[in-house]
Amino acid sequence: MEKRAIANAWSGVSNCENCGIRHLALFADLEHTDFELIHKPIMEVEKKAGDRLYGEGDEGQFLYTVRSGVIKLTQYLPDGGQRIVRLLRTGDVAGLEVLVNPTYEHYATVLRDAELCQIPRDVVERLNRETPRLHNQLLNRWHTAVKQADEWLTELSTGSSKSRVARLVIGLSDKVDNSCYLFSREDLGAILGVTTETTSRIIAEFKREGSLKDLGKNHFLADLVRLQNIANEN
Amino acid sequence: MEKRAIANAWSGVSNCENCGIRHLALFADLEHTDFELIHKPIMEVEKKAGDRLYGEGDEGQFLYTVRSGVIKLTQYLPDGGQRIVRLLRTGDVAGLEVLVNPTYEHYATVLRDAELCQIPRDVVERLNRETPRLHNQLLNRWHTAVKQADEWLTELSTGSSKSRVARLVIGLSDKVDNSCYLFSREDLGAILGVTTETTSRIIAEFKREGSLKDLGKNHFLADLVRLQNIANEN
DNA sequence: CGAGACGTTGATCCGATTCAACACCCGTGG
DNA sequence: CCACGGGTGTTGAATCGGATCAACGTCTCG
Repeated sequence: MEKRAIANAWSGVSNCENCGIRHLALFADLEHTDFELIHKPIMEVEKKAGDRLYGEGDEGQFLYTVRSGVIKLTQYLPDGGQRIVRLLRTGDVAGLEVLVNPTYEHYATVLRDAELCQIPRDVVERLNRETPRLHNQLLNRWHTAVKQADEWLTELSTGSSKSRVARLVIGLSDKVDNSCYLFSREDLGAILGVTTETTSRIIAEFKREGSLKDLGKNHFLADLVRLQNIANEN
Repeated sequence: MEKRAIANAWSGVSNCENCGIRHLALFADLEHTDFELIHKPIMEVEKKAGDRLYGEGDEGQFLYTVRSGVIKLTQYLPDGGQRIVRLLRTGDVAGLEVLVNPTYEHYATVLRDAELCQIPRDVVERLNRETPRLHNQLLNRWHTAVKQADEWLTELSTGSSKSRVARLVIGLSDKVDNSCYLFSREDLGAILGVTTETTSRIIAEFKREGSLKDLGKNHFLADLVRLQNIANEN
């Protein structure tokens, strides 16, 4: 057993049953016997910021659960503009659509260095067919995706740029220590549907008026009360 | 049998197994024995434009499949503004979230006179537990919801108002006869995140330049080629 | 017929885009 | 070691598009 675990670690093959974040993961509810249905390797992969997981239209061989880091899902417009439609963080799943369709529906790009579990589609399909304990998790994942999409529409695509930036900063803030790692102005703009200049101006303004305090390298201390006021007005 | 069907028709209780739109509906894949698991009545209900199905936060007792008509799902913002986040049409399901959460997450309002099947949550939960044939349909529904949400973000919330209105009109057009029933300018605005005046101006402009031809009562003939050009620019 | 809802249009104002310039950081190579 | 160049963030000035406020036309229904 010990040997096998070590061998797996070396080869990058995961031991899902003992996964450290299993309570957050797709396989949270599986029982011992369910894991015996997995007959293809689940790989742990590490990706650097800027790496691409897959592109829109690619054949969907894998689902990815995010162990750490941040992934952005992007779609392109006829005129070439791009829009980030969702962010995935610890516990989220990228590529759920391959259980329904043969191809991916977004570009998935690493936004902050990430560790992922790469799960062959077959494995999820088989588990989904043979054990009911995966279903609820799948429904949950879809639900959170829809919920995030709806929130982005109402909170990040409605109102003035200023309040939208404020809402985004609040959403990216750690509510315990009020700190906040932002992304590049370009990515923030692609989330909000505004230009990078506008984003830059607003964040610079937040810094000047003290709503954000620079902690270095896109790391800020956020005055959530003040930001909430800005988020609500206009 | 015949008698029972008639009795059901009178009482509004549905006979799902023989439903005319079953191929589109949630129960499309169910088999004869599955239907015996249904021990609570599924009601057919008719609603008029303006009627409300449920509100955000209401306890979710029912799911609704749309047989005909159009339902809008709305969310409200802190500042009181509202945004329509999705439209449901024949075959779509309202209230899926009650399989995951106790309460509804939107206001569901009838936009065009609708016929609906009102399905008790228990029924869907039980079927979902006891027959695998409902799972795929449920995953499919979630998938279409996410897909529509993503499209709204990229197509209806990005770019100039003019191209967004054009994209919306195209999306609402019947591709067979190029005709198109629009909603009130206010609702169109709430879909696009612009004011009713802007919407009105743009549609009036489309009429003047011939991209839309009035067929009476918010019914138009759409020049899809011209509209597609407008949708792509800017 | 009159009231109210809805659509249209005009004039003005404000906010976001655009285009441009510049500051800054960091890694590379002379 | 510093000079250089590219990427990123910031800022300014001019422009444009959509919001706003207000008025009016049209339709429907009581």
